[in-house]
Amino acid sequence: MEEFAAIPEVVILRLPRYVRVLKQLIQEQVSTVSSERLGQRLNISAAQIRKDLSYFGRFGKQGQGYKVEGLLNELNRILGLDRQWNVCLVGVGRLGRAIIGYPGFAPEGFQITAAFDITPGIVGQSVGRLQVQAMDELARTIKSKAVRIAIVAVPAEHAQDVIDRLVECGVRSILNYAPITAQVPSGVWVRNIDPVTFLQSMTYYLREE
Amino acid sequence: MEEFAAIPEVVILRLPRYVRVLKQLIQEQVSTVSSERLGQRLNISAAQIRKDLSYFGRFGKQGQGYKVEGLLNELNRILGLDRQWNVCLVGVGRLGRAIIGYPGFAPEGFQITAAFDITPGIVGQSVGRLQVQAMDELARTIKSKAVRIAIVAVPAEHAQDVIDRLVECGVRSILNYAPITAQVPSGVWVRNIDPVTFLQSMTYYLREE
DNA sequence: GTTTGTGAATTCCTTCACAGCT
DNA sequence: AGCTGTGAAGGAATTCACAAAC
Repeated sequence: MEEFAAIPEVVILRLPRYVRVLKQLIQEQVSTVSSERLGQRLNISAAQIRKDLSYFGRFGKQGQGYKVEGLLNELNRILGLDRQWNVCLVGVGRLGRAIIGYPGFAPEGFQITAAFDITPGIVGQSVGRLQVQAMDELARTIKSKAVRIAIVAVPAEHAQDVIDRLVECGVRSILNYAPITAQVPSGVWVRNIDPVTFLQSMTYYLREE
Repeated sequence: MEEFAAIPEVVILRLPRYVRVLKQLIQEQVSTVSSERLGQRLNISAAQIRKDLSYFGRFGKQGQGYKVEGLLNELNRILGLDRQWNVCLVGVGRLGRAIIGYPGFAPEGFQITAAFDITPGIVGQSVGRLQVQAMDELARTIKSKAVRIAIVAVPAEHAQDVIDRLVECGVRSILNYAPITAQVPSGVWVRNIDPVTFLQSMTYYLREE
């Protein structure tokens, strides 16, 4: 266990995938798993998985592998998934509504607790169990609900401004659906969800057929 | 220009981002750009951009940089974006409907031309300008519309089966919204869109606060 | 003076391979 | 015998740095 070296971001990005498979294995009543079998499910080499886990501790037993539930608990703890996270959403257009309606966040501990929009016609509307708030309530709500994570679903031209405001209000992690590369200060993390660039990169391999 | 070495996938994944910024620059009436300025917009080093582009040719001029429009055309050609792509969607639930309604695909040349579902109550419905088709029409439609790209928006438990069928029907690129690691034969590309794992990786950095 | 294109150097990531534990 | 954890090796990606072109 290397306590002091920074852990590569690629490693952190893989951990949630381990979490997901471990949950599947629990469903399947599997109580023990080897790095080999875990890797097969994820198309990741066994050595890679062992190396990744070794950044955080020694969770396996030679000759047996890993206890599924034990490893899951460790990973949940490491990733900070052993608690609830309040998330706010900015942008309640078509996409924002789909995000509010998406049932996949809550079971993983991410509760969308506030939604904001700039459009007068949208502010005040009820969407799901949320009432859309005006942007000038951003700071107060983020503080009162201890929000550290935001989802941005506004048009590209407003995304950087919105992100600036979120960062000012203390948000540290942003899931950005707008097709821009946001500029944020260090200490703030942004992940982009961008189906179009994914499609655009895959066409490279289809080019000549 | 290295004609024979395989081009790293990370490079291919960056090219669409260059395309996006170049389009922005055209909007802003900028006709010439240096790797330095391009990099600032994308948080990518100038050297990286030059190296990436050098895999494909020599598009710049020393002392001046790159012609925005010229470089954009080259990248569009390289990525196969100088044409229309027919895309099919499988899974017309809440998420699938949001995807059909998403206005970002068509302007980039991706036309959703067919939608499929397994649920009797959904098959036959009109969604947007599409009529939802039954799964047994998959093969015929994919052939007749020359579909090479599919979007999968079915529940996790059906995703692998759906992907298997798509691959059988000749689909080579899959944008997968289901939270699974799909197993596909070589020659088929899958990209996953997974907001939850993104959130789960960001909480690592928020853990102790 | 400015900026590209690119080998060389460096850094980062993955895989190897095996000692050591079960 | 089976599998982990990990240094060492190998491979990949990024950055450096500069000659050449404008």
